[in-house]
Amino acid sequence: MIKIKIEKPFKLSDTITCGQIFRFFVQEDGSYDVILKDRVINVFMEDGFLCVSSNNENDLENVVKNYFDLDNDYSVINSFLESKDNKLIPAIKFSDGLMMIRQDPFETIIEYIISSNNGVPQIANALNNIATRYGKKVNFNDKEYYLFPSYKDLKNVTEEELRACKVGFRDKYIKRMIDKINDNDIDLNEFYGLETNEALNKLMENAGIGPKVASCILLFAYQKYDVFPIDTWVKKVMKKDYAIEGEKNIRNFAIKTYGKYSAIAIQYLFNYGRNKEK
DNA sequence: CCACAGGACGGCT
DNA sequence: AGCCGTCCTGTG
Repeated sequence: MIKIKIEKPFKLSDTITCGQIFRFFVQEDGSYDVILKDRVINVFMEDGFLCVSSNNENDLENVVKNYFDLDNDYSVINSFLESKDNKLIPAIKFSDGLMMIRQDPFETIIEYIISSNNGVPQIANALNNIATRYGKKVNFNDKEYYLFPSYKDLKNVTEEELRACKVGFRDKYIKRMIDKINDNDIDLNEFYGLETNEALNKLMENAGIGPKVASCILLFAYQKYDVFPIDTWVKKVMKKDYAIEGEKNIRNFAIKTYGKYSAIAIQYLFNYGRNKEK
């Protein structure tokens, strides 16, 4: 096990459970097993330290720091957002320490294609089905986990087999995406360098990827914070607290108000709305 | 058994 | 360009 001294605000629990990732498992002692691209980690906070163990301890501190975005200074982002919208301040204060997890691009694309018109438990179920059938098995603390398969691992998977994993009508979207990546019609690394609107448009050329899904992919896999993923929950909040309706109006408001950190504002609002009663 | 929740698509104005 | 029925699965 390694211990990482946490110097800045960091809410481990909220960061893991706020809806960014689907493949984590709460343990009886309250710690979390989280499945990363190439390993399984167990994490918990104790006396200001992030305590991490893994089946693969190679370069573990750097891997975990990168995954939870621990070297990013969110106080800069928070100050920026505070200066733009007074109404957001309670949500910012409440969510201080919520980090944007840096996820693997391929897994994120498949995750969020599956997320469309779907609920969180179903998404997790489908992802775990895919991993169990096509991913590499990892034994960790007397448990068996499966890493999420790469696009090469999934090269020969059929739509029928995907549907059997409970992805529903999204089977063909996923299959086409896997094929395009394997055929080099899509370069997953290209999106890091594209300007956000170009990247959104390029992602949305693919069947099954609309504005919400493309925004989530760019946020969670490519760290583009000037996106604004609008789901039904966001629509409700915007109507209730800001008297704004319609996706176009919401997007215009967000970009004008929150600018380059629009996506972080949404995450804070969502986390606040979901957890403040607890 | 039915109603509903959750984004993208495609066919219709 | 905007509206709306449809796609699949799980839950109440």
